[in-house]
Amino acid sequence: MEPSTNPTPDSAAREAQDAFVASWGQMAGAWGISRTMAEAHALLFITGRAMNTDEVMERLQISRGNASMSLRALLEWGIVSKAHKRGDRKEYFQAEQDVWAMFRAIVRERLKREVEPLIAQLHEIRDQTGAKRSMPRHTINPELEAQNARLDELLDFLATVDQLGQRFASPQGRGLRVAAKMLAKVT
Amino acid sequence: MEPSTNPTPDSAAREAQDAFVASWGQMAGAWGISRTMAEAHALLFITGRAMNTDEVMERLQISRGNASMSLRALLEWGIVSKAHKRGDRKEYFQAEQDVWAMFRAIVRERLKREVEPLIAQLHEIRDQTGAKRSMPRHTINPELEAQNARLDELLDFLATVDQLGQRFASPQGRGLRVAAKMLAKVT
DNA sequence: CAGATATTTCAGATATTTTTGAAATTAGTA
DNA sequence: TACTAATTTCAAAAATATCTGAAATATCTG
Repeated sequence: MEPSTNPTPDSAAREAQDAFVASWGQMAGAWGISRTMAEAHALLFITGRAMNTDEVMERLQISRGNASMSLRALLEWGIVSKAHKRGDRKEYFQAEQDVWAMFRAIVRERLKREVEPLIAQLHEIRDQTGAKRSMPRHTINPELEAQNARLDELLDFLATVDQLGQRFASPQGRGLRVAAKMLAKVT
Repeated sequence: MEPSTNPTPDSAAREAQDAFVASWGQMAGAWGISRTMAEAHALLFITGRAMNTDEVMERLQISRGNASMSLRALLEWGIVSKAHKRGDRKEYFQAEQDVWAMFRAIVRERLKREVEPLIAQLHEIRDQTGAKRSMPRHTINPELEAQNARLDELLDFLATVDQLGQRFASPQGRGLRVAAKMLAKVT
C-alpha cells in the first residue's frame, strides 16, 4: 500500500505551487523578463527543491531548449545556483531561498545591465553639447543650456540611484534589510 | 535672411534630443513599457516643451493612434500633464520636469499596479494551505510548513517594500530625495 | 578512448505585443 | 443646433519576443 492515503496526499501543496508559479509568471512582462524565466524561478523558489532540467520541463510543460535557456539566465542573474546529486549526471538547480539576498541580486544586476549603460550613454550625449561649466560667451544659447541642465539633473539622479544601489545591494549587503525595516517603522 | 545662419542653428540640440530619445527608448523593454511610450516621454522631458499630438507624431514618426495611446498612458502614470494654449483647440502635453517627482510617480504607480495585486494574490494562495499559526496536530506536514514559511517570508518582504515605497514616494515625498542623498554620502 | 548521456545552440514556428489607420466619438465654435 | 476639428477606439497588420525541436557540442563513465 502507498497511494490513496486520503483524498489526495499533498495535492494542496501542489496546487499552491501552481498558483504561485502563475502569479509570479504574470509579473514577468512588467519587469522585462520572459514568462518562462519567471515561472522557472517561482517553481524552484516555492518548492525549495533542487530540480533538474527534465523535472522543470515536465512541471512547466516547456521544451528542453526553453528550460535550458531560462535556467541559464537565472544563473546569470545570480538567483539560482547549480547543485549536484551523487550518482546522477544531471545538473540540478536551486533558487536562492533568502528573499533579501534574492532582491539584492536582482537590484545589482539591473544596475549593471540597465542603469550603468544608460548613464554612460547619457554622458556621451551630454558631452556632445558642451562641457559642464563655462563655454565661449558667444556660444551661449539659453535653450541648449536649459536642455543641458535637464540632462545634468537626470545624470545626478541616476548617479545617486547607482551609488545607493551599489552600497545596499552589495552581495553581503547587511545594509538594505536593516535600513528598510528601520525606515518602515519610523512613522 | 533667416536660414543658413551657420553650419546649423541649434541642430546640435536637436541631435542630442534624438540621441536621448533613442537611449531612453532602448530601456523600455527592460521595464515593461512600449518603446513608443518611453520615446514620447523622453521627447517631452528633454525638450521641456508642451507639445501637441501632431508634433509628437511628426517628431517620432508614429501614427495618430499610437501617439494618442502613448500620451494617455503617460498621463495615467502621472509623469506627463495636459496643457492648453489660448486660441488653439489642440491638447498639449508636458513632462514632469522634476526628476525626483517623476521617479516618485513611477514608483507609486508600480507599487499600485504590480506589487499590491501580487501581495493580494499571494495572500490568497497562502490562505489555501492553512492559517498562519497553530493547526490541528494531525495536519502537520513538514513540507507544507516549509513552503508556507517561504511564502510568509516573501509576503513580509513585499509588505516592507510596499510600506517603504508608500512612504517615500508619496506625492509630496520630501522623503526619498533627502534620504537618498544622505545615505549616498555615508561611506 | 568509445559510447552514452546531458546540455547548448539556433533556425524556423508560434505567440504576444505593438502599431496603424480609418471609423466612431467627443468637444469646441459659430 | 449644425458644423468642424480633435481625440479615441479597435480590428487587422506589422513588428517583436518567445519557444520548439533536433542537430551540434560538451561532459561523464567504464
